Parts: sequence; structure tokens; C-alpha cells
Amino acid sequence: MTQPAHNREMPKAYDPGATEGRIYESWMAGGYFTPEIDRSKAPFTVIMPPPNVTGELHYGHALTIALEDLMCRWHRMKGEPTLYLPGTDHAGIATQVVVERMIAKDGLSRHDLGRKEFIATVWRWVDQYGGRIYEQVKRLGASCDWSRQAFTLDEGPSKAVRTTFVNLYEKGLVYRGERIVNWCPRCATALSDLEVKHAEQDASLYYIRYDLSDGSGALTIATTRPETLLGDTAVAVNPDDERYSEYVGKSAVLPVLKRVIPVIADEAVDPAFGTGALKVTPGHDHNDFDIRSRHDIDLVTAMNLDGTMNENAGPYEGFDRFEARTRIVAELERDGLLEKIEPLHHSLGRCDRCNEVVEPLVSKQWYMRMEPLAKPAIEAVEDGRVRVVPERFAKVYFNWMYNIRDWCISRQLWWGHRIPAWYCGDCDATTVALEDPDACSACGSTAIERDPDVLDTWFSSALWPHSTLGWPDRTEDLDYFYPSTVMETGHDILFFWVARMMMMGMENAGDIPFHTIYLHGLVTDPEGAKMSKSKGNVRDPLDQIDTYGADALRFALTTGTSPGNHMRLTDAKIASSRNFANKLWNAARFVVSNLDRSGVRPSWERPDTTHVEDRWIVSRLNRVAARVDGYMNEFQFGEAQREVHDFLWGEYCDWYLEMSKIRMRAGDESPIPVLAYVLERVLRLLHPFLPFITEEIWGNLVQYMDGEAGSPALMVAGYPETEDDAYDDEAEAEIEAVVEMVRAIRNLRAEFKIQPSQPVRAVVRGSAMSGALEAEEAAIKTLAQVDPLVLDGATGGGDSNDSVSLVLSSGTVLVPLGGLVDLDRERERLAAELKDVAKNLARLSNRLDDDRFLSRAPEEVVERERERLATAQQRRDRIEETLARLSG
RNA sequence: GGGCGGUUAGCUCAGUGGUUAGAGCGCUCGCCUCACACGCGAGAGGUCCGAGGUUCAAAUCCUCGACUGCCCACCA
Repeated sequence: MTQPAHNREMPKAYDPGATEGRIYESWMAGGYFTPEIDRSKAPFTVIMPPPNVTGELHYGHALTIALEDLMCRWHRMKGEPTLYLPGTDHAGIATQVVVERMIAKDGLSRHDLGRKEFIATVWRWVDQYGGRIYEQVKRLGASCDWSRQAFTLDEGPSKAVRTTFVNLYEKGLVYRGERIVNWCPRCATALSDLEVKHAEQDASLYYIRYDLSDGSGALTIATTRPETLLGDTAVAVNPDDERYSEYVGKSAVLPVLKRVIPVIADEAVDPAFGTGALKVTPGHDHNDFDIRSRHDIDLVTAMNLDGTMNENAGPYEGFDRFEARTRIVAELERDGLLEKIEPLHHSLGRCDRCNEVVEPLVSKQWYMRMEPLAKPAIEAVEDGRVRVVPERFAKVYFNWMYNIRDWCISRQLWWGHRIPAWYCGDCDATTVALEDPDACSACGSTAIERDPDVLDTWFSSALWPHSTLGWPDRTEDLDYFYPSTVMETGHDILFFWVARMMMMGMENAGDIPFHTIYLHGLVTDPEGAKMSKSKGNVRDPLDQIDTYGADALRFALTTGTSPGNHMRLTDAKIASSRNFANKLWNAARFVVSNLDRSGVRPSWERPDTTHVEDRWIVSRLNRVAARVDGYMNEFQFGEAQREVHDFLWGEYCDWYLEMSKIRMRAGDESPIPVLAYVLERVLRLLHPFLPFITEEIWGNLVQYMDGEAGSPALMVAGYPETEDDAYDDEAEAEIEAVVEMVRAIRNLRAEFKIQPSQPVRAVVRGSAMSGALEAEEAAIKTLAQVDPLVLDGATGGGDSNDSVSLVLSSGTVLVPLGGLVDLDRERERLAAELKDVAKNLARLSNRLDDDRFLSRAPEEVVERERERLATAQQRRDRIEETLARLSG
């Protein structure tokens, strides 16, 4: 048999690999990703969280894009000018490390190259590899406006960074100060508080004796970091601690260095910890630095920026900090100053980037004053101008914002936005300016030198929603697309990014940066563990795209999940999404082949329907569209998706399509326009979730439809709106009854192990729906393999004594099975069913006898319960009647 | 030390006060039925973690507890 032409067009199984690239090209060629600014319409704007320019696509990106793109596609189809703006982040440390590693292969360090040449090398790297992530984003089908693509180091965003810095400096919100900072000796830079990750771990608590200088006794302190004693400048006790009150004001001799240091009293000391005496090391401990602000004590830094001990460390100069610890402990032990070592479980700060133990060190850094910036950003969420989805994260946001601390924004790196501050060699003044100055703004000296540091990467990220749209210039984009509509990202960067965008957006642009914050959870491995390189459980989404298709991956990522919740991603889940895509493909193949065969050219509009099956499926479609709309509006994408999934598979394919075959086989072509119409609307409903395959099918379908499509592509076609007048309760009830009957007979056939090819006889008695059943006679006969089907069993043709009786809501069906029927078993089965119904009946009538229920429950609930009672009663009566007949 | 989640079928999860709680995967039985074996039909499988409470009505709201995960915090 030769294959008809259409089957060559649509292969038996959907092949994403052969489709996706071509479809994406067609979208690009159509220019559908670039919105038209239309002042009469409100835009829908999503600014993509910029992946690192060094980045490889991971599941976090995939989930982000799946969610953002489905929102964008949905709104675009609803006719809103939709901007999905893509971009990348220069990712200071991350990128610098990548390039440093690269040049290290030639035995070079960045210092060998020098600043200028090193930055040029990074740029060459970015020019060569920085576009990879974009290609990967495209493979997912993201409908981004590539004409507005942005990079944090582009001219526009850089200007925004510089303008912000200057403005905040002039307002006194950015300042330079010498304080203790979190220092990563390996990255050789300061870190913000957020970039330090604390982890519990086992350590030792060393008890060390400090003799008093007057020989009157000794104090024993407890520390986890003996090497820092080289920087001790005091010993502190709690002022209320009577054990030590006599020591306060005396002096102690620092072990090893024999420096004489004062004994002071400070509230910060916890008498219950260790011995209640604390070594004070302002140069190497945040608390101790604070203590120093309240006392007249020295500050000694005993360590270099690379983590080795410096000249203040005496004999330990040059040793690594951990090596120094070991050696100092040995010396203390030798000298009898080490009283004991206790095991201690405590939390230790490590560099978020490289995991090196962070060293608190005193240095001069730039800071941003956060409290004044936080205030309006808190209010915007409190008063509902910005909505957080899911809501619980608003509490997390408030908690952080109310306790916000100043942000250390300078980094000792080369790759990034260089701080626009110049220091005068003659007068000590600082010049901060938009344009590079030639001379000191205070004394006019030309002996000025620019601050070598760059800004924290998150500084530019914080400006992203407005810097990408042109700020500080008053561009048309900024005017139209700002504030953006939804900021969708992972809840893990709520503080790093979202909160800072809130603050900077309000400060710079004078308005909230987005109306809704949607936070998704983590994509984890099948065991629920966070994917990480060190665990070796990272999988490449591109492999999954190759195997199952981008649609399948996207669909799997948004299946059965709720905002903010984590999701374990398994191959099985992606495979079942792939299967769903294939199901859709084959339903379409069926419809297209019938269009091709019949020559019927359906209208784009809802067809007039008379047949109950047609009325039913059209009614159901419209109900589904209404529910989808409701879920989408509430960000319940998983539920929306499930709704269409179940409709397509469980109703359209399982029932409508099968029923339509029966009519078409009998020469009736009237289902074809309905098949096409419903399919076409389902394609629209599913497009945000399965963009590639729906577009491909739509392209196949269009040529068979009557008249113009009204849009050049599905992605810019209208999203289905509910047509209330399509609701048809009667048709729904009738088809439900048919389905119930078919299922009951199939069940019986399976139970009695009747060969699939062997028809059974069935007699319907006492049906309230005989008219509807008559119209569906052929369907019932075919779908349940019944022949003959006697619909007027009341007047004869059925004998209970050799039949199984199926008591249904639409009537009683007798299926004569002769010798196969065991009358005793039949009676038992019916009795059990009766018991079940009676139980239900009792529950319902109890409820309806309850005055409190009747008076307090809403009328529609009471009414529904009454209907249920009536149905149950009918059913009970019919079971009793059947039992009576069986008994003789 | 604070805060926030989760606990529903064998597994992974939906279910945002109203039928006798659902899906996918897995499992059992039967099918290569002319769209699809990435499939079709039938089925088994649940004290919705526990205890109180609110309500006409609770998996859903409140309180307490158990287990579990995460976030924040300068516990030397």
C-alpha cells in the first residue's frame, strides 16, 4: 500500500530534532520577538535574569526560561506588546577566574599581562565564547527580543552604573571606609556578607593561659583560632562577671610575642562561653573590631592579603595562616600555656565562589548605605504595589530588608565596572565624576590616581531592569516598558538580586522595577539533592533536549509544580512529556489526514454543532479554556497545563476522536470541522507550554482551513477566549452517560475474559436517556463491542437470569452471558453495591436532615446535595429491582 | 538562636473550605483495534504524619507535637 502524501508530511512519530531549529528560524524571520510599541495597550515585560557570560545552560536557566517564556507567549497571544529582554552578566570573579585559568596554561598570571592586556584578553574570550549561552537559550525556544540583547558591560548599562555611583556618592549613600571585611585570600578580594556561606563543621577550641603582667595570676581564654593571638590587643571579660572583676584594668602578657595588653570589660563577652574570658583581636574578628570601637585599644593586623602571616607575626612571619596555627599551638604546648583542647562544632564562613575559608581583615573599601534605600522598597511590597508569588517569600524579604546592613561594593578584581573615584596625591581629596577627570576637584592637582578596584557584579545587576531599557537616558523603551511586569527568578537570589533591584529601581528610576515577583524553587536531581559539580550529579539540559526535545523538557519542568516549590527532575518525567507531545502529534496527524482525504475545508470559527458529540466536545473545550485562563492569571501554570493535557488526552483523543471515526466510517463527514476546530484551539492553549510542536502542527493544519488564518504564525495568533454560549450541560450529561456505559461494559468484558473480537449482547432497561442513547447507538456498539444493543429493554429482550446487570446512572444494562454467569455471585456483587449506595445515601440524608447544614450552607451546596441524594435513590431502587428479579 | 517550607497511592508530586481525594511513573491482566506500542482497554493500590480545635462542612484554616529540608544570624 502506498503512503498517502500527507503521511509523508507528518511522520508517525514527532521528531523534535528535525523541527525545532527550523521553527525557531521562522519565528526570527517573522520578527515576532520584537514588540511594537503601542501606546493604546499596556505592555507585558519580562527582563531575563542575565546568565553569566561564561555560563553553560543548566536546569535553573531551563526552568527560568520555561516559565518566563510561557508567560510571554501567553501574553503575546493575548495581544499585549510583549518584551522578553535577554542579556548576560559579566560575572566579575567567575569570568576572571576562567580566563586566569586559561592563561595559566601558558604559565602566565594576570599580573604578567598587566591590567590592560588582561582585560583585553578577557574581552577576546567573551567575544569568542560569550554567545554560547544565547545559542543554548534559543534551543529552549525562548521568544526573546534579540534586537535588545544586553550585556552588563555594554555602554548603556555601564553608563547606568557610573551614573548611579556618582549620584549615590553625592547623596552620601556611597562612601569609602576602613573596616573589617570578609576577605577571600584565594580570590584576593573583599566580599559582601551575602557572598560568605556559613557551614557547620567540627573544630577545636583551644584554652590558652595569658599570665598577668604583675604576676598576680592568669586568665585563660578559649579560641578556635590560636594563630590570631598574634594580633591580640586586649583580653576582655563581661563587666558583670565577678570571677574576673579584679582583673579588669590590669594587663596581661600575650603568649609568644610577650606583648603587654590590657584587660578590659565589655558587654559583648558571654560569660558562659569557654572560660568567660575573650582574646580581643580587632584586626581579625568582626566582634573584636566592634569592641575596639568602645575601648582605647590598638589594632594589629598580623596577616597579609594572601593569608600568610606578616611582619607583625614575629617568628611566624611568612607562614600560611593554618601552618602558623599548628606551629603556635605546638609552641604554647611546649611552654605549658595550652591548658586543653576541646572539640567544638561551629559554623565557619567560606567564600561563595571558591570555598576558601574567609578571613576577616581590615581594609579600605567602598560601601553603600542601605537603610535609606531599603525603606521605600519595603513599603512597595507592604502596600501591595509589588506582589510576591508565592506570598510567603514576602516575609523573608521583609526580614532581610528590616535588618539590612551596609553593602561592601568594591572588589579587588580587574574584570568589571571600575570605580569612578580618583585620589589626589597632593591634597588627599577624592574626586568622583561621570567623566574621567584630569585634575583633583579640590586642589586642581593633576597628580590624581584612579581607584584600582571594580564594583561588585551585583551592583550592575541591581540596575538591570532600568539599565537595559536605556536609563539614565529617558528613552522610549524606558518610558513604555518600565516597570516590567513580572520578575521571575529563583528564590535563592532574593537578597542578592531581587531586593537590590527593588531598591535601585526605586532610587534611580523613581518607580518599582516590576509589578510581580515570581520565585521558583530549585531543580534537583532525582534524589532531591541540589545539583553541583562537586557532587557530580549535574546533568546537561542540552542532552535532554537532544533526546526528548525542548518542548518535552519545558513541559516536564512546569508539570505538577507549584510556585516556589522544588522539583525533582527525572528522565521518566521528561519522557512522559515527550509522550504527550507525540500524542498531540498523532491526534493532529489523524485530523490532517482526514482533512486531506475528505477535502472538507473547516472554518476558523466555532462550527455550528447539532450532533451531541460535537456539542459535548465544544462545550468541554470552552470550559477548559475558562479554567486555563483562571489558572494562568493566578500563576498556577502547572494546573493550567494539566487542564489542557487531560482534556486533549482523556476527552478529545480517548473519546471524541474515537467516536468521530465511527461516524466518518458511516460516511458522515460532519465531525471533521469540529475535529479541526477543537484541535486548533488546543494548539493555541498549549502553545505557551509546547511552542515548537504546536507551531509545527499549526503550520500543517492551516493549509486545510477555509480562509485566512488571521495571523502568520501560531505564536502571534490569539489565545482562546471562552465562549459562554458554547456551554451545553445537556450534551455533557448525555456523553457522560455514554462513557459510563461503555466503560461498564468494557470492564465486564475484561472481568469475564471475553475475547476482544467477540461481541456481546446488551439490553438497556429503564433509561431516562433513551433518546440520547439512540443517537449514540453506533458509538456504544463499536466502543464496547456490543452487538446487538437493545435500547427498549423494558418491552422485552432481556432475561436477568443469564445476565450480568450493570446499574448505571443512565439505566440498567443487562448483558446476557449464558453459562458464564454465576447467579449467586451476581447477587453478592449487587448486594455489595447496594450496601455501598445505602451508606452514601445515609450520609447524604443525614446531612440534608441537619437544620444547621440547611440554614448555614450556601444554597447551591444544599441543592447539589439534594441532586446527589436523588441520584443515589434512583440507583438504589434499580439495584433493588434487579435483585428482586434475580431472586425470582 | 531566629525564620520559612515539606510530610497525600510503591515512587515523584498536584490538589489555595464543599461528590466517595487525583495525575504521571511503576505494578497486575488483556490487546501490534486502519492517529499514536512514545500506544489502547481493564484493574489493584490512600488512617491525606499524629493529637486537639474552629466550621453546617477540613487533606485544605488554627494550636501543639513528631520527622525532614532550606534560609538568616559576628556562638569567640
